[in-house]
Amino acid sequence: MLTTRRMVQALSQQGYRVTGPRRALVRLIADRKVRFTAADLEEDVASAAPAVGRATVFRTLELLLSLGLVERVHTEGGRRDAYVVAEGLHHHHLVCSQCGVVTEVMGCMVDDLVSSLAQAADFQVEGHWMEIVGLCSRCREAASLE
Amino acid sequence: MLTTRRMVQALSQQGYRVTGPRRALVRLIADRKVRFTAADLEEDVASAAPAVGRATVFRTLELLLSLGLVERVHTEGGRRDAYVVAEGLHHHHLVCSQCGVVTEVMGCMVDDLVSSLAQAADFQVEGHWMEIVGLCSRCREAASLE
DNA sequence: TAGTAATTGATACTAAGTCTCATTAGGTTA
DNA sequence: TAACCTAATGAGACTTAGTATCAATTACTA
Repeated sequence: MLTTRRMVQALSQQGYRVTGPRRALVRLIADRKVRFTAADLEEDVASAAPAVGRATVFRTLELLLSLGLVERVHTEGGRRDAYVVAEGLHHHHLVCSQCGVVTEVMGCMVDDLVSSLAQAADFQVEGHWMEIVGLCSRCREAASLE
Repeated sequence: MLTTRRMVQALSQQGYRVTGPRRALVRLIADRKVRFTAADLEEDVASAAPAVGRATVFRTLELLLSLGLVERVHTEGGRRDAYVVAEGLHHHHLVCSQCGVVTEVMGCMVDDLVSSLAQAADFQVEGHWMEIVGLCSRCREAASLE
């Protein structure tokens, strides 16, 4: 549970209290390799830590987001918000439309592109979003066997 | 109103009826240079075409989205719940965080990058989007004068 | 170990969007 | 041009996702 520890440490280092509910939530979130929604998390909480209230689920998600420990992704037409555990600093995602698995992409090339596009349009970049949706190799194989 | 006509034509060519409410909505949407939310549109409808129901606003937005006549973009909070009129085929956006103005970027370089990233991860691309958020030159100037 | 301020759960509430269904009206055909 | 058929509509109930409030609790500090 490397990620759990990392997240708990980050909380404490930033001056946030490491409480029971936060521990429970971090444990449920950490090491997810697949995108998850707030609703997914609520469901897990209901069985694994039923004493934790709904509001706390949202509050904690918001907190982890603000600390950069999780990131939002947008899939399936953009309707629903999902989250993924953020591994490194800034990065981009390949999200499988079938199984939801998230693959990280190192940002360097993307960042270069972003700054050159912005420069051309005389734009001062504050941030950028990029997401690629498709089929991962496993789902592709599985589909071809049917 | 070039855009209005283009949108109405697209509806009709795809076999959708060109109704009063759809005309009214297209008129309110077309030629917006700034991103808008469903709520913005609802507000405009309330004053410009009060007979048009709320459900129709959402239905029409969904339809235009599916025809590729509008596209989703992000708002500040990180939710992807705003829209812009789609000018060309596929493209990417620079969105000003201050005034909401949207600048289009031709896709070629982005597309190349996407396919090379996907290839590296053995991913079969179904779609992608990219969005850059920042300050446009006008807002930057305005800010520096304060 | 006590003090205190952050955090919490419960719950009421709001915002955003969807669903249902009886009615209306666009486009087509005669 | 009228009549027909079915897509599209408005009203409003409903669902879902997230927020606000507030008294009670609890993690950290000294």
